[in-house]
Amino acid sequence: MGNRGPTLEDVAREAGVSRATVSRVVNGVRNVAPDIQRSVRDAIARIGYTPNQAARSLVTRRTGTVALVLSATGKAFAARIFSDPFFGRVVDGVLPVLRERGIQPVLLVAESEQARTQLVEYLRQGGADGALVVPLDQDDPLPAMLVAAGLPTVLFGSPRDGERCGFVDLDNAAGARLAAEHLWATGRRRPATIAAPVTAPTADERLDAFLDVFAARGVSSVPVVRGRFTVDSGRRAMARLLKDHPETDGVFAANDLMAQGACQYLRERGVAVPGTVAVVGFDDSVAARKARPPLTTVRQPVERMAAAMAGLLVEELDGGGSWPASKVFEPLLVVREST
Amino acid sequence: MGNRGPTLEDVAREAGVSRATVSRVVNGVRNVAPDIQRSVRDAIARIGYTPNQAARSLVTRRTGTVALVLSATGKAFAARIFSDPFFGRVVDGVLPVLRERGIQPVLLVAESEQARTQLVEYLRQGGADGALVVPLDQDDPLPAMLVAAGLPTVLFGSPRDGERCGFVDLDNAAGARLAAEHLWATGRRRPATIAAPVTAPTADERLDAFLDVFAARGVSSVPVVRGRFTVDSGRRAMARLLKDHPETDGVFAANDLMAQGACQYLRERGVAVPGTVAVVGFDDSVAARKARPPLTTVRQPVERMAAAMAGLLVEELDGGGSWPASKVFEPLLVVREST
DNA sequence: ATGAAAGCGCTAACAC
DNA sequence: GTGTTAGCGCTTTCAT
Repeated sequence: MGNRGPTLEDVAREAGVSRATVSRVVNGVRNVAPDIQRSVRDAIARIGYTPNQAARSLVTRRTGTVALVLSATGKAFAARIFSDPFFGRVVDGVLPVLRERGIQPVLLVAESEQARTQLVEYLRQGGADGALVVPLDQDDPLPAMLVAAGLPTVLFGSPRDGERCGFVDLDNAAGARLAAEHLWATGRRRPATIAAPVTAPTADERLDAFLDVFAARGVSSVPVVRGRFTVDSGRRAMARLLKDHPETDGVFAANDLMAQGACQYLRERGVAVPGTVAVVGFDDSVAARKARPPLTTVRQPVERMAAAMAGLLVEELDGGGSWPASKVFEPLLVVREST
Repeated sequence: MGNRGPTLEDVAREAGVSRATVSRVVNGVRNVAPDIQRSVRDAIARIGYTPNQAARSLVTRRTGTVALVLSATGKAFAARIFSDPFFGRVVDGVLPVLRERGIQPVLLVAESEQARTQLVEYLRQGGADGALVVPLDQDDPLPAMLVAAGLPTVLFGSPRDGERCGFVDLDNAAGARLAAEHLWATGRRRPATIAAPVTAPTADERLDAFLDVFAARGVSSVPVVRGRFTVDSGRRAMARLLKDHPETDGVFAANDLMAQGACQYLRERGVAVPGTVAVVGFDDSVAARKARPPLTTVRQPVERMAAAMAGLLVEELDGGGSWPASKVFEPLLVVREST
């Protein structure tokens, strides 16, 4: 748009100094006499000057912006993201870290192949200084694309082999073990699990670790039903489980939403929770506390992980230490009333 | 970062033409001989050229970007947004319209006073060509700030007097009337309503219209409890209502989430829905269909409204017709099993 | 401590 | 059709 605002030049003329001096004041560089600083600031206020970011980026090769990218391959994409508290927690964790440093956070969504290409192009062209990526699918090509484009990138979840980018992750196997051992310790011998979709980044880790614990104790056949991380899919999974394996006495769900759905279904069918069937969730999101009964769950410190993710990227952008950097968090079992 | 990639100049040299010609090819301008076009494209591919957006914006005064802004004043901001299907629907509606035109959609969240200022500054400096704003609070200062900054802006919901910007809106009063008349027509004479937070943009419209319908039919005292647009607040509101006004036989909630909460609570207390109490929601989000029982609700075509919002902005950016433009949508009653 | 001047990479007149 | 050239608004040496 012909948004022809006042320029540095205008300010300089108004204040009776050179462009360079105005630039120094605007960028808070020292070596400017206090009185000149004042008169420049006055001039800026008077004529309502705002620096032009494009001109600035052109020379600094910086945008002062970081992208938080949500990427998935399914459909009704946004509707999916905007009904899972998980992503809100990520955003809540990232924002303060970026704000504090005066970095503008922009959320980008990559809901299709086309969108992904467009997005990488946008970022390559200087849309942001770096990217924080939350991949919803294990085989998401976006991280690799970003790395190939030379963009500093940090992932939520471990990168696949060869992807040279930073990441934060949870020890998912340890989390699943926590759940399994708790069920065992509270006497459950007929466990079942509502697993993540096969495509989810964390799916195998959580499932395998859960099965291992029981296998090691002689329980080798554990029913597995896949859910889709939604309350509804949790209900349906539980229905299947109850029908095919009525002897089940403990259920581990790969997230709280599905655990909540399982509880709902059980209670509606008159099955006592935790009396007859114990339920363990994963994440410790708000859903866990609001569920009936409040869920025993494996806590994933999503906000802290997200903050760390942003921290790693910022460090890298500041030309910090070793790269790629990463950080793995430990889960914690939170026992409430569903077990 | 020192992302010193190849420039137009490099491509020009490689292809043995001038910068201008390369520019023409890149921007799809006619008047370039086919064979030259080919050799330029080859050169681009060969050396992996990407146009520098900053340099481009500097001269065109365009970014090829539109911001979708979610603005609110509360806390646990993102957690709130990312658990209400409403915002996902807005995003789903906006994305295709923008993508189709090659415009990069960026989501911006304004969760605090500081964030709002930072955001306006960012946009003024050329962060995006225009803004689509979804205000969560009636007295949100952001729209006015954006307009004042001279940024083409379209709102979801009507602007307050004097805000010179485009908007889309639903005829909220008509929606509430639909609900009220339906309750009346199905014999409910002791209605109550779970209203939106006083701060919500749509709060008064929906509430007043609902009360008016019953007042006109001689029912002048209708209990009102405020919710917060969440399932949980719906439960709590229903609890209050049931305690203070056990004679209630019909409830109108200002969104589906609260209606869902109301249903949950009623059924847990052994109150039949719709047998004893009828419940009407608002929005017709996924929550309405998934609720038990499936909700009768007032349909708000959020995706279509969002698409229209994007359309209005794009038109304005293309230097289209009259400005500010706007579009108001009509609600529709969807009768399911809760009434 | 301040100013002059050289670009950053691109588009858009304007010539040819 | 294609090339030449003049900026877009800013930062950043380099002088002074």
